[in-house]
Amino acid sequence: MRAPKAKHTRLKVAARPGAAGGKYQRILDAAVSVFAQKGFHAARVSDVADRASVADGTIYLYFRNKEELLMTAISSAFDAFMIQAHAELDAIASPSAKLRRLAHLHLEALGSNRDLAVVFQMELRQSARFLTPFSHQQMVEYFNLVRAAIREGQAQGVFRPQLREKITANCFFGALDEMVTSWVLDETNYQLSDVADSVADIILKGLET
Amino acid sequence: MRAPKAKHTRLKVAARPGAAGGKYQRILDAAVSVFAQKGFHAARVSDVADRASVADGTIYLYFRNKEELLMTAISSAFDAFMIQAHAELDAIASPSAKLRRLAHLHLEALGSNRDLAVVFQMELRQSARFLTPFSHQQMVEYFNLVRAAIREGQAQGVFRPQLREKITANCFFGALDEMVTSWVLDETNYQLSDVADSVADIILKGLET
Amino acid sequence: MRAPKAKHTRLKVAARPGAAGGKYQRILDAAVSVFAQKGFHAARVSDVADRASVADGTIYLYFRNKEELLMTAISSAFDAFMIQAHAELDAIASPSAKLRRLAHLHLEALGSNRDLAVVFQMELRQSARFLTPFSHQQMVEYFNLVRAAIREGQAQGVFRPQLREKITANCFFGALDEMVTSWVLDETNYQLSDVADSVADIILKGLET
Amino acid sequence: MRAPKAKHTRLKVAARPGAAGGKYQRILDAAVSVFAQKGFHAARVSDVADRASVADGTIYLYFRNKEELLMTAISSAFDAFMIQAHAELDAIASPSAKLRRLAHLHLEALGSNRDLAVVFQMELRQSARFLTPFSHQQMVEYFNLVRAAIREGQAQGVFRPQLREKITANCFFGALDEMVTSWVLDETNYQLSDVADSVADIILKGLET
DNA sequence: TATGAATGAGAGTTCATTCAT
DNA sequence: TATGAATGAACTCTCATTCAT
Repeated sequence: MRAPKAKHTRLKVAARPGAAGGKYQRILDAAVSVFAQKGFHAARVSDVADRASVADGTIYLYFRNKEELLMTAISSAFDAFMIQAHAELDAIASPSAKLRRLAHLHLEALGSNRDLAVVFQMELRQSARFLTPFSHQQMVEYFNLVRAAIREGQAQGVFRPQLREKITANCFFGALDEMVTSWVLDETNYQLSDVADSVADIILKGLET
Repeated sequence: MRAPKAKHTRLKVAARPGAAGGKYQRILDAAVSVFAQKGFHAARVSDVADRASVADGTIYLYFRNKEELLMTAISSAFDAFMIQAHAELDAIASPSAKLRRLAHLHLEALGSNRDLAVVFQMELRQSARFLTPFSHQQMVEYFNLVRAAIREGQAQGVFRPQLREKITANCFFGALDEMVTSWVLDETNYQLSDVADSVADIILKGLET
Repeated sequence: MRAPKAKHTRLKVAARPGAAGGKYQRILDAAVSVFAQKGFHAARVSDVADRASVADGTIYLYFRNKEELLMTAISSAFDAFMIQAHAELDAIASPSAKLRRLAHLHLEALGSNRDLAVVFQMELRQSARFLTPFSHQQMVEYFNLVRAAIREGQAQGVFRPQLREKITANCFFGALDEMVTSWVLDETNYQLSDVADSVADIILKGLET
Repeated sequence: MRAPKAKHTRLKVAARPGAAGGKYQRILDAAVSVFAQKGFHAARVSDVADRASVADGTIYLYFRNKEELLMTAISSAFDAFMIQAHAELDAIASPSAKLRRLAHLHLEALGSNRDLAVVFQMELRQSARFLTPFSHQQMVEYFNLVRAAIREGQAQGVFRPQLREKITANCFFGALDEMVTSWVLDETNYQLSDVADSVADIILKGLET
């Protein structure tokens, strides 16, 4: 969760997302929904405003510009996910179990909010390269979680020692990411998290000694 | 390579890419280069025209609009890749060897043309959803190659029978795709194809009985 | 000093500038300062509010709109000047001495408040034409002072009889006005009133018989 | 006269004002007329486009932005004036006669084009301070003409030696400038240049030994 | 075939002003 | 009196696309 930032140009509004009659959150939700439907570029700020039932100008009390709206939507969802992921994984000892759990969390998080998933899968990469350096840090944090589990597994002798950490993490993430993309583009609305174990089975077996 | 197709409006130019002093190909190359650098949306048609040393209007003799320029650039590269992939894989008997070879081809193709890789990784997903239905068929063709190999492997008893074809293919593709994305975003310009075996090792081991 | 006038809408605030914790005057001072720095059009009402340490809305308790803020700032300074000018000139008998004294007053008034001078020189003309008919009356009053002195001088035979009153007054005012403009645009912060005698020397000699 | 500048963003159009079916000049004339009527800030670019009978976008082929439109309009008129002024004054020997002629030229130039005069009198000062540093050089050039004449006059002993050049030039310019402002704000459309001699009489007498 | 000047729809953003508290 | 969050009209500028040459 990110609060609206202090005035740079002139963000006048109280710093707490919860304040202001929930307008902040309403705008964020509307943004995800509209961006998912039309894509970031095709979406107009006034579309978001309409969906959030606020005036166009109100959006600029909370967000510096259209891009920040996107980045904040992505970031806050990511933050929430990372908090949960950290908490859950900390409670798990086995590296394999950790990765399997992460697969579930990943697919549950996006599988439970299709709009958000669409925005993540469709807009995140562009952001990474062309928009304000998206808190790339958050992506790194996710990967660090994976890499730590891989290292642990190798240290415990359950994962093959010759695995290269970064490549391995990419395989893990890439496989899950593609499951989400595939789901997002699919007409049939199957339960995304149902495939978590299948993916985990393949990847984890690929890592084992 | 795809020649510009005559659709509703009937393009005024001969459909021979080779003709016209190579303008068609020059425009396509310029498009990839410019789209890679600035992103599809930020790139202006006139940027492409400048890079290709043609007039703005000339682009519209060969392409219906900016979007078709992107789609054609992607498609023609994809076609070239698929022709090579089909040819090479047909000559390989072992399903494992086929997938390993495909991994190499995939990473070699994109690793040898960074601009193209950037466009693929950054713009393809958007296209899939928001632009003129990108020849999704091509993607399906790629996946069919993978799925056929998986089926063969299962038939031969070298891949586990309980693997679900689509999920497995997603893991394979997703892992490679993420390697490319990772490489594209990375500053250091390492040899992308060097990681093909590492990825193949993980995924193939994950599939084996 | 002018209190905010009750016009159509009836301003809700007591018309006593001195009341309200000096907010009225603080806003006026802030306005001059902000308008001088950024120009009337580029200045935002909220800039003035910030500088005056009041809320944006508070300004509208005292002034009908942004324009009235400008006009009032100019008018009240003008009024103060005219009161002083009338008082001082009344005590002077010689037409020449009157004009010389007026030159001093003019340059002292603006030379002692650079922000005010900037606003006068930069915004007054626009106001005259495009904004709510600026109390053009005040300008006329100034000119009347000059024209009266000219007439007296002619009556007394010290100024040439063929001088046309309006043209002559324009020369007098224009010369002084240009001195101020020149000073305002000048980097070096010389004492504006120091040039009063030089200007008076030239113009008065130009008028003498 | 200034030709449209080479592309910075993307000024595509031929560099000669005369080219392009006179669009360049038409836009410039329209700008002067519209700015005079509504003032620079209140005027919309589309007003200018309408008056010039071109599309909004066409204006941006010739001018970087609205401000450059104003500056170019002012500059090109100024340039034309300065060329004439230089030529005429060079042919005059007497310093007094030079200044008198300059007064005529000044008032004739603006008196013959009311719209231009309005723009000069109402917008030039603002430009000087708040807009892209208006070729202040041009103003300096005008003043240099005046100052040179003053120096000559002093050297020849016809102007008082103790006159300070800059102040004197300000008086001369200020007097004329105020005549123009007065004329611009006046309802009656008298012949502006008719007052040139009256002004010259006053100022020149003020300078004489 | 090729050009590039011209078009004009379109959208992000600002900010004067209001009004519920 | 005072506040400042909210409003929404307004406007500049961009750029894909066209078409006369």
